[in-house]
Amino acid sequence: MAYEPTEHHPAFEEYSEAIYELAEDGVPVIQARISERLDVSRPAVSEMVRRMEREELVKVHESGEITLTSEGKELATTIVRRHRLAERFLTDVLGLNWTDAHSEAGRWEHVISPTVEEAMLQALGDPDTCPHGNPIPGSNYQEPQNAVVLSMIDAGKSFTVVRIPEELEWESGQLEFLESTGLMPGRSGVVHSFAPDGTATVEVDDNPFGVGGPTAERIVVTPGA
Amino acid sequence: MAYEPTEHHPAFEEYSEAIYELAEDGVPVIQARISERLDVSRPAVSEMVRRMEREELVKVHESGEITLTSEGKELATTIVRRHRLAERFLTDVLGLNWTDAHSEAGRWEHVISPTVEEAMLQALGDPDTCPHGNPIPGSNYQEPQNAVVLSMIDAGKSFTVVRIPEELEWESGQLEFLESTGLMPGRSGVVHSFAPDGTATVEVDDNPFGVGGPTAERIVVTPGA
DNA sequence: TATTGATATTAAGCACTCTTAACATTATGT
DNA sequence: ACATAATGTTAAGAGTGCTTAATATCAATA
Repeated sequence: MAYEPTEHHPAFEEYSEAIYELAEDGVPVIQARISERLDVSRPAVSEMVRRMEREELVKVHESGEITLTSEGKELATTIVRRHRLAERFLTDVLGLNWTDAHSEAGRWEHVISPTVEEAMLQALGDPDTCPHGNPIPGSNYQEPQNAVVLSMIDAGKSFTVVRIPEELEWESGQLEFLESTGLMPGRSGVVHSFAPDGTATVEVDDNPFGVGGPTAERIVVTPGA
Repeated sequence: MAYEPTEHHPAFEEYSEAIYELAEDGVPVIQARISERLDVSRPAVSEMVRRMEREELVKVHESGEITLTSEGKELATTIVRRHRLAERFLTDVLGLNWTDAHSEAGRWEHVISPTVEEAMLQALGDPDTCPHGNPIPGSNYQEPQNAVVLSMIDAGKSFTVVRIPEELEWESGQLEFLESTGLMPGRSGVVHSFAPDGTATVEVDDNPFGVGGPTAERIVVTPGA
């Protein structure tokens, strides 16, 4: 065997990844959030967290807050890196759409070897982000200084999409919607207005459409076209 | 989810594949062979075969011979197709060597979706075989009429490699050896001699080397350069 | 203050896949 | 025909990761 099958269980990989991405999204990392993100029961999370603590992948603080140890962080960044690299590869090389690429990458992340990772990086020319704009750990990506969320853009002003946080990728139909409207990293649009409930009406490619409040509060953009 | 996670357990996939390939290699398909090929205990195979029979994936004959049902065959060909397609992709597109491609494909075969399969076929231009020359199920591959095993070639005569059966890919170091000597599908060589124990001395690319008897009895070639 | 809501844990159990040890059966060869 | 080898099965058990039901804890709020 050229590739030593991971010494960490697939479940450990999933949980580490979830913890990493919750933190990345600014969500408090507690068991209840992991339970929701992974769609498993709370007792299952409770048990896994205990095991991961025993294996020194995570540390549970008195507050209940969960953080990755250095070993856990290494595992997490490896999985996240493979996930985002795979997404990039699947869209750019194989022509998959966002939705298919996302779910496929969710499985690929667990089977990609260092050799393949290297080959993909090479083939893609060391990309900085996944197709949704999220940084590939290990790349030299720098978030623009003036990045804000879409809901912070004043009505009438233009914006340029920076990234769609992982949290949104999880919502069923969301990626399909965003891709179809063209609300993608690098693309620009204009905010027309905000409804009282926070819903934004934006225009991209001469196409106006509504973006729900919670969604608008998460999409990262820079002001200006 | 665009891709319905397989309704068959990974173990069923592994076992179906093993059964398919044993038959392809002309090895009698009995539990003991599966046990060896998958490197699991015989009781484990006994239990899995019982379960696969219950699920109507295989039929166990009075003789102990195991055959795939039509449903089992469909599962097996799907996995084998994905495995060989992945190998082709990994060598041709990502530049992996035979050994790495083989072990990587052993994991990829379980996570590739129909969408990606389609995209890979497209990218590769509907290949007929894996890098080792074995047919990709569903392609219109036809084994040459005059195909024989290497050990059937008379000393002094030339030959052209057709394929390296799956059975050999399993032997540790074998793929590395074959690739390094250039004993690959499409390449030609000359048989110098046979030792009493069946070991063949062949020459490929002006490089003479020995090929063990059992190996020579499995490599499929056609006579002539 | 008493209730509600969110959170975590314990307990019991299940599905899957594997192991070793022991035994039973079948084939083969001399 | 009998010993040996090969093959298959039973039994007991383990690890992983999940479930539901019930319980415990704690904070916020009516």
